[in-house]
Amino acid sequence: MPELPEVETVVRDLRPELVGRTFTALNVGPQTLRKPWQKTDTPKIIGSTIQHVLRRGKWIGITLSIPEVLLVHLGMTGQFTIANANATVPNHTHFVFTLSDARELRFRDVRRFGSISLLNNEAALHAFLNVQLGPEPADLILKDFQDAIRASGRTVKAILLDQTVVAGIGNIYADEALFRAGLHPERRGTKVKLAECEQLMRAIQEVIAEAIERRGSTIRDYIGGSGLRGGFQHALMVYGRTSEACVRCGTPIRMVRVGGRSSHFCPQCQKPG
DNA sequence: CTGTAATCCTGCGAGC
DNA sequence: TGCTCGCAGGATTACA
Repeated sequence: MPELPEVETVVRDLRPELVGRTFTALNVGPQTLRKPWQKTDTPKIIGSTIQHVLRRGKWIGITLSIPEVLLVHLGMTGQFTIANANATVPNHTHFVFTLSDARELRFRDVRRFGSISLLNNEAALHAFLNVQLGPEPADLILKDFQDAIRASGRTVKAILLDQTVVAGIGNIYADEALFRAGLHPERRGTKVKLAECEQLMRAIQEVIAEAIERRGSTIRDYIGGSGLRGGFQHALMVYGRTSEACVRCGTPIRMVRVGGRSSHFCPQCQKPG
């Protein structure tokens, strides 16, 4: 999926186009997403005006002039874009929201791992997000992060993918952060030193910030809210670079499966410890 | 507490 | 050209 930097890019693209606009119509396709959309929700949102577009982790929240709130997840292949109403609607488009300026907000998702649902109110949104998610990378507190890592016997790779430890990291940025911190993906949390936790936290914060600056990584399907691709894929140092030379030492990058996910690392720069 | 595998889906590239 | 296989940015669940 789009991970934090990609979702942030979508939100930044959509926000100025959506805030203040009103939904004048909504068409929902027949195929279900991860969370089924209730038909009774459609008339609720028609006529409502968009107030805020926010991101938490990989989730998008859209608050409206009614109590209900839209909650969106892009899954693996979700695309959430603004388009002119006369532009061709691509296949796998499951939601088309018509806006008061005669443009459309479209949700396209080939693999249908994403979701759009309506929550009763903003309190329910924040309750949901706070249960599902740990802190944003930028808000990490070193002591808490160290405690979370070192209390777990899981691999650091699995810990980084755990959204309750830190929100928004996925497979790409987990691998990139571990490379920057010099940590082997299969290192156990209990075996990570305090100073290494600090390096890892900084690595996460840096790689996420840099990726946001470059509008995220377009590896396959990802596009921003304006339809533009990302550029950070060119700055990736290990992800998708199996067998290529490590940018730091020249050793071929290796790929192993950790916790069912492919993990890319430099066997020279990232020691198991 | 762990890890592993399966599940939800479609599409694409590699290899034969 | 066409087939099968494996793999893909996520998250959840069942089971060992």
